[in-house]
Amino acid sequence: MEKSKKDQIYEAAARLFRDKGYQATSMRDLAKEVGLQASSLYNHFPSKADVLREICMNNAQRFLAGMHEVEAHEGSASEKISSLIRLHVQLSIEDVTSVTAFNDEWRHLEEPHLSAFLQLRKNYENRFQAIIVEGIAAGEFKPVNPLILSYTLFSAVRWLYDWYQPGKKITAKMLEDEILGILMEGVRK
Amino acid sequence: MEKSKKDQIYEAAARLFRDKGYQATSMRDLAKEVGLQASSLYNHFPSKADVLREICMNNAQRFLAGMHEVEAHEGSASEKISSLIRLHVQLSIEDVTSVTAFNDEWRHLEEPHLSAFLQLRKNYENRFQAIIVEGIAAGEFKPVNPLILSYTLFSAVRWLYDWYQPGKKITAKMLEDEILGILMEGVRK
DNA sequence: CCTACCGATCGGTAGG
DNA sequence: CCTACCGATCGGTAGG
Repeated sequence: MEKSKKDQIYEAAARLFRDKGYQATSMRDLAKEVGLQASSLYNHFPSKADVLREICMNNAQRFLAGMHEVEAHEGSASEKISSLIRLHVQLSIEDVTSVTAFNDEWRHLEEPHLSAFLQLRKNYENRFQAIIVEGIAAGEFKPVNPLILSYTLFSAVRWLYDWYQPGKKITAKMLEDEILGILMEGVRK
Repeated sequence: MEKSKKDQIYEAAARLFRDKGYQATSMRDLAKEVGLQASSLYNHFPSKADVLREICMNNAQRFLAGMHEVEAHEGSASEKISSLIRLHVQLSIEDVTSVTAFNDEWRHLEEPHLSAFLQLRKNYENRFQAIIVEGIAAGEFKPVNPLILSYTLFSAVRWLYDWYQPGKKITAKMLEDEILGILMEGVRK
């Protein structure tokens, strides 16, 4: 099954947005990447803003789907948080679109899409923080500030997207385990 | 002592670059911010690229100066790493230019300045990682991968710049202590 | 420091 | 899906 031209554009856009940023990526850059003229892109997407919007909204849904799955499983709060950190690591190194959406380029969304995106994101954060609160109440976690902890965990994996080289010596599994160890157990011996 | 017009431009640029990104900030935006015409900016900076370059280079030097101070003090590796994490937190919440430089906008530097910046950054990272190696050898830290740990620590504070509201209930000191606790001792009770 | 203006490039459209 | 083209905006310059 071939990838549709629309999918090719979508993926090339995510790559360019990650590497150069949304504003620095022109429709002519994007067209060249997929072997079209700039004007032909408009047969697949109504506007440049729409390409970004699709990437951001799809990925907000992906994170929320991951959250839904974690919530559905029985497990302690620390098992749930561990699964979510693994989710963030995996998406960061496997899927370039997730990074575009979650990190920086969502800033360039226009209203009303910006508000819609932020609402999905807020929902994800709230559910993440609820698990932290649950873990503290159960005596699994130290009594940290749930807001600070959640943002620290989200950011802690933000360097992966421009550092991790797939197929290198470090496997995704090793990376997940190492990062999980640092965040859950700390650095001090 | 008044701030010079050049300093005003420099600071307004850092704020705009952080909020909208380098590419999305026009010289006309920047001019309006400081009450000038766009063409008048060129009496203070030779180009838009030069404004970014000054911000990035100054801040690379600031991080290296912080590193130098930490290295000069006697202390265990974990004291040094703690001081450096505090440095990152402080710069993130106190100085908008540091964020522009360290996080994302340095990507828009042009050669040969991009290479020069990356070299300073690499030097900082190497010295940071050397302290981690020293801490592991001394039995202070768990035997983690120094590269992974260093990047995890750098990123862990990257959310602060668009979240922290000075004068809010949470003081800078509380924030530093909380983040240090999470990273050094871990979350699990 | 301003007015006036430049060539280049942008996102996007018309028409086929 | 292409050619041809649009108005707007960009970084930057000339001249005073």
